[in-house]
Amino acid sequence: MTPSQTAVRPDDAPEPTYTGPVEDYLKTIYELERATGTATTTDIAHRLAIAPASVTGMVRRLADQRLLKHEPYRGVRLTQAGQRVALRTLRRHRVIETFLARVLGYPWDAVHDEAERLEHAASDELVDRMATALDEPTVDPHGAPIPSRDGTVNDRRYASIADLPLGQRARLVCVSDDDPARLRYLAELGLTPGALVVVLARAPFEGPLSIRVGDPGRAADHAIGPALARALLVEPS
Amino acid sequence: MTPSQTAVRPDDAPEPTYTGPVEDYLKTIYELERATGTATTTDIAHRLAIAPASVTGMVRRLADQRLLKHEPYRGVRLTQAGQRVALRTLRRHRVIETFLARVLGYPWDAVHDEAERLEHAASDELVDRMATALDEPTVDPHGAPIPSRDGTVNDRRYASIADLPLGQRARLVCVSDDDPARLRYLAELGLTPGALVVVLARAPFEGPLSIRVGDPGRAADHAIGPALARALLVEPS
DNA sequence: GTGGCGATTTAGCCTAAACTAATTATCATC
DNA sequence: GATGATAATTAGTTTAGGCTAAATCGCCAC
Repeated sequence: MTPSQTAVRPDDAPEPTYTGPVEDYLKTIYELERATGTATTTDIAHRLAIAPASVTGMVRRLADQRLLKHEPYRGVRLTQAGQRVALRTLRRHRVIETFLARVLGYPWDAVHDEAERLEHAASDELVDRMATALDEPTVDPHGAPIPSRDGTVNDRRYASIADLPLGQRARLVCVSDDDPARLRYLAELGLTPGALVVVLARAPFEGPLSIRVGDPGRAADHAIGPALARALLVEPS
Repeated sequence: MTPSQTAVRPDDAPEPTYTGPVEDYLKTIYELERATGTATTTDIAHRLAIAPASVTGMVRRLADQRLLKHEPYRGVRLTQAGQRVALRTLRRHRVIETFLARVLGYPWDAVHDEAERLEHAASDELVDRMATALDEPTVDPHGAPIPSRDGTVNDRRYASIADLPLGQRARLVCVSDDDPARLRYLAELGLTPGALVVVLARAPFEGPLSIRVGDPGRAADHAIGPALARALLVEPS
């Protein structure tokens, strides 16, 4: 296990199964916690398109099951057990996405929704077989890291293209996967994981970025808005 | 459409989605109806491992949605709409089973349980992509016919090996898929769809059958009980 | 025809997970 | 330190789909 990994597997009890909603909550909380430190009721509600009051109710049930700690009016923190379930769900989701894209020819903007439903029905056995068939992939079609069978994940943090110094060459690592239309747009621009990008110019006051996409010789220039820019993670190269 | 097919597709409205339990009821009722003419409360309850009273409740809801007709104390009959949903679910189940076995190397005794969960989460799009990847299979790993995209199915009826005249050569067409242990046992005996079988002798009073399995030269003789025999469908050849 | 028994339905209850409306806590600002 | 604005929680309701216990139906045997 390299330093940039998080281990989440203390004991190995038979690991109960959880309902779809429970897995969705834990997955979402995990992602929010990773992005912003703690997950708040409203954030969770917003992500899951659910009323805040419903979130409070579910959070209480999850706390009863020791999957998270809840400090009323403050926020929520996954326990080890909760993280374990979240990572397992995330692994399922991302392995399934990768399988749909690579084996069944799904376009990358369609894999998310299908995986969102399948992840709650697929057994670990199935997901592991898919992973084997794919030669143990480490990232999904959007570049997000796939947790391993034993619950470790590459949690390295990348800068967004919005923060990249002018002229710095970088590789696109990861794009957010939740909006099909945005994904189609990104594909049109050649902005898929692995693409070479350079920021040519940045307009002041949260204006658009002018960027060059693609390997030398076949590069194209585009302007992208700041919101989109923040959703593109890069690694300088 | 050949004479031995049943069409079930009058109009083409957007076809709502149904919950897992609803699909399971309709699928089960379809199979019971096909096997015995009508489906009774207790039969349904037994197949789904649910209390009879719960079945009555669900049957009322399904009748409200015009998916079936219920004659109280008598039994239940699917409507066209109900059959359509049942056949779509059956198609999903069987395509998924076939995919798991052929693409992911699942043993044939394990595909049923996995498909049972996935069939409620998979979209028609996914199932159709699987079917395409498999070159439009017409039977699942147990030999059961796969309904086509447009809702037609080969509903030809086969005799069971229990009814085969002594000495009559036949091909095994279909085995029941619900008991993994039985499936493992059948595989050991070479009793998989397509196998050549002959009944050598039949003990009286519902006794065991003596059968020969396999192509000439590599055939083996076995004795099978009458209950098992009734679960093996054959086509004389 | 009447009894009885198994099959079926009714009645009433439970849980998970959602909702709305009303209440309460936190925090930034004055 | 008081005051709103915003966020969060409580209270009460809803729906789907289960359950048990009790009542009722259908039918076969006498």
